[in-house]
Amino acid sequence: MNFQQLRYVRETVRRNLNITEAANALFTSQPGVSKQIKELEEELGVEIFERRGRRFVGLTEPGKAVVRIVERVLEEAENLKRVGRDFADRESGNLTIATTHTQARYALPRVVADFRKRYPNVHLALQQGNPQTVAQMVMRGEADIGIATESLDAYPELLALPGYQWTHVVITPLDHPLAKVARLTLEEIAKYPIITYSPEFTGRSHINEAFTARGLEIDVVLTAIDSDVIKTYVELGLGVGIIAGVAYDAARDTDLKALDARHLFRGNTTRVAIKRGTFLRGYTYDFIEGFAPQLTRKAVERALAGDAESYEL
Amino acid sequence: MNFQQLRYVRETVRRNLNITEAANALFTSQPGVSKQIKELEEELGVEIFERRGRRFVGLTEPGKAVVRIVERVLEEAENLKRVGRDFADRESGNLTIATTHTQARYALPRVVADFRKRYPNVHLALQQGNPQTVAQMVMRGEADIGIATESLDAYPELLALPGYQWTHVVITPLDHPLAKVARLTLEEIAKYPIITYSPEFTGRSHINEAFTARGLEIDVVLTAIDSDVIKTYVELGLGVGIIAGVAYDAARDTDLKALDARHLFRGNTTRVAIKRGTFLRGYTYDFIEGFAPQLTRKAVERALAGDAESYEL
DNA sequence: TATCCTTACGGAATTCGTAAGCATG
DNA sequence: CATGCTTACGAATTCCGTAAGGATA
Repeated sequence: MNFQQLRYVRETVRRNLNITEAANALFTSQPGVSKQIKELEEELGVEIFERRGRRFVGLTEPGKAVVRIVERVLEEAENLKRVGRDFADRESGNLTIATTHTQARYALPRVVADFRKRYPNVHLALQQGNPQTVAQMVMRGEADIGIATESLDAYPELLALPGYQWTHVVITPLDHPLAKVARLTLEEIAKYPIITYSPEFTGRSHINEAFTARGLEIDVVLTAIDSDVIKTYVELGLGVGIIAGVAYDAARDTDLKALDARHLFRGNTTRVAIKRGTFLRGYTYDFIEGFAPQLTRKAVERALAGDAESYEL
Repeated sequence: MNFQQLRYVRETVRRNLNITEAANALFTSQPGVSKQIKELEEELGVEIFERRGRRFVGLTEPGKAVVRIVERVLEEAENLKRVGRDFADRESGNLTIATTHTQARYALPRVVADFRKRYPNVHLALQQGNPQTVAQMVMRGEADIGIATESLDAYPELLALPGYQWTHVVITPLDHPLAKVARLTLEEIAKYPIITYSPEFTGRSHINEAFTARGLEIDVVLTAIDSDVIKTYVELGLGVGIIAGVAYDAARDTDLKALDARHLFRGNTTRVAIKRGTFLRGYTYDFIEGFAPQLTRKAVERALAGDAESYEL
């Protein structure tokens, strides 16, 4: 058994059981992959792939178990290399952050700027997506950390640490009747067409909850994944907007008024997700702490160790 | 990077950083080990071992991280082989159970007998030890499962599932004054010398708790790890015994009287421990279920998946 | 001086790519 | 007949053991 064999198996599974594609992806010859897989099967004493004639059509029962473990072995092997890179050169490498629009646009710029100053030789990549995509990118190892408000804590493979709390604000054009109400209520808001986030995004669930809990029907005329789009349409008078508080900037959004809605909607927690069992590079801890000061290296490590072993030699 | 290198590193650590011993243990040449370790260090770009001249004197900082991950990789690799063996031949193999005297003597015989009938070709091994040893044997992979009443749930690396509940009984010679008391109390018991388990064993902690909670001093004249020893000395009139209910057998212990003490001491839970992340062979699940019927394969797998991934292909 | 790691070197084993073969849709 | 896995074989690489060298306690 060797790592090459395991890599071949993993890649073949990822490429829909097509050995030829796997071989191409790994820049090697197809017969080599075929042979190595066969040898692994012989060594383990089980067939991993179900064959119809000479074609792979699925995984056998033991194959499923094997593949699951193979993934883990290769992950740990990847961790080993990361340890090496981390200690060999703490100042350079890659850091990929999967996040949503709102975070990338409003919460992260300051953090990223500080990080760049501290680690000019780390190549930063921001990957945008909806919260589910963010979670998947982290789980697949395509991103080192994920930052989003929804759904990150729904996966046992991920550790989702609370980063910061925020509430929604209601935004209106300057002369809107809602802007003159003494104390904002859900009933008042429900009278107007509403523009807000797409269902899977940025605390949208808490918005719906609040209205339905009061038995109020709302008329959502437009949804976007993007606070800027929402603001644009509110400025045009299409309705009142409900967006994340962080996304309103009094200095720049001079055509809009923001109404405090803290008492109307449940607070939201934006979380940082990392994949359990992954070795994090030193600068990754620093990035996380830059984003949420209470998430120090110690704190993150303690959370990670929650279910892992923590022995010293 | 290959498995051989990782094995060499692990063995060297286990043999107190002595490459020569590691080479002997793995039936290979010492220069081979030396070279492979060096090559791994080069590939990872860090020194794993701290050297004074040509001698290994410790692990470097990165070395500690590396060793921890190496252990995990090799464990998973071992799991892969187990999968193979399990599917290739579900009826034979090894099963090592680490447990305490009381369990081995009173709770397990029936389970073991049934198991032997069902799996005549599985080689069973019972390893006896105190609860801490039991836990360690499971953690080190020297035993597949551990069964004990104390301390198994103190290790995050282990999953400790509740097997069965039991309470203590007080045993006395037939003509002992305590045997005539209408309703047994702690105060009554405390009047006599007591013979019971060693501190680290079989629910002993609950015994002490009960007396000290009442402010009672007890005179423990003799402790043993072994219910049979305790019974012997009680028969000799050295004192009253406090043992696990399961350890009293009315049919055989005709010289002793057992007094219900359910209302005096906290109940105890005997647990089955398995190491997280280990692949369990089919018959291991069957053994566990034989021991505690509620711990079906499904139930155990669900508990194991509690923090691991559980995806299907 | 005994222990223990490193270096050097040659033979053995493994890996890998090319070319050809064969089964499926 | 195009796609895709297997078999065969030779070249290149890697692995591993023996022998010798050097450093520490």
